[in-house]
Amino acid sequence: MHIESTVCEDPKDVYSAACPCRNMLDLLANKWSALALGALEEGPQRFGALRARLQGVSPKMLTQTLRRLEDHGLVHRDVYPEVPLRVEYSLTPLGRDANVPLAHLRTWVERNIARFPDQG
Amino acid sequence: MHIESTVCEDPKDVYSAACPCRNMLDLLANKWSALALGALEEGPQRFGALRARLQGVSPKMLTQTLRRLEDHGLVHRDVYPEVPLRVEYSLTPLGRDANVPLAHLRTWVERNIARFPDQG
DNA sequence: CTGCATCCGCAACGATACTG
DNA sequence: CAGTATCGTTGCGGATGCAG
Repeated sequence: MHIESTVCEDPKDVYSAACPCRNMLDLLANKWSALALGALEEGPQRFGALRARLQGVSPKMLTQTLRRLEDHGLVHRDVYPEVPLRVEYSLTPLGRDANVPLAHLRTWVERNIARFPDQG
Repeated sequence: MHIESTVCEDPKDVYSAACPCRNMLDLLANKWSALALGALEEGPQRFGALRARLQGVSPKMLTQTLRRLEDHGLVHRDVYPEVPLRVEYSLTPLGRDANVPLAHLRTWVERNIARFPDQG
């Protein structure tokens, strides 16, 4: 159900389907975005480095994720027309800020993994 | 790529494809899970109430999300064999804890929505 | 009436091969 | 090296139907 056209009454309620917040939550609250932003927290990285860090990601999904983050102002993309070609991704100030709650989530998972019934 | 069979070397690295943490991150870091857990933070809720709160969710996705959360010990499901039937969902202690970082994420989005280039 | 299982069309995902 | 093209598969999302 896409109600993008409808205007959001309260622009600060993620539970509203029409609220822009919903799109932003969707952007941040997914596996590859959360991991990509986390990886970039350690400094600017090249495409290949990110691909190695986010084990199991396909080039297509990585490109798609990075482009989406770039379009929304969370990630900056620098192209160096060298040989071989070099492309570096880095966090924008907004991306750095968004990383704070995401880092909480990542570390919470790592620290509480043992509490889940289907994991030792 | 499903490398579930492979054993995870470091059981605390979300960046490892084979790490259980990856599955947990995937479970929590998605739109409907984040919203459902947030809604349940306000107290036990019935299926219909949750459906009304998570605007735009289909009954199927809501069921699927709640079941998945229940299977992983984040949500508790109580069935009252009344007429009409009543089913109440509530958070487990683990679910309440998981909600902390998710709440950070939700509130961060609501508070920083104006900073995104494609939103006011 | 509430909750949920089934079926199906379609979009998103994922792996591989290939191009600038 | 950094992606794009292509294709098979998976999963979402809506409609329908059924049980309690």
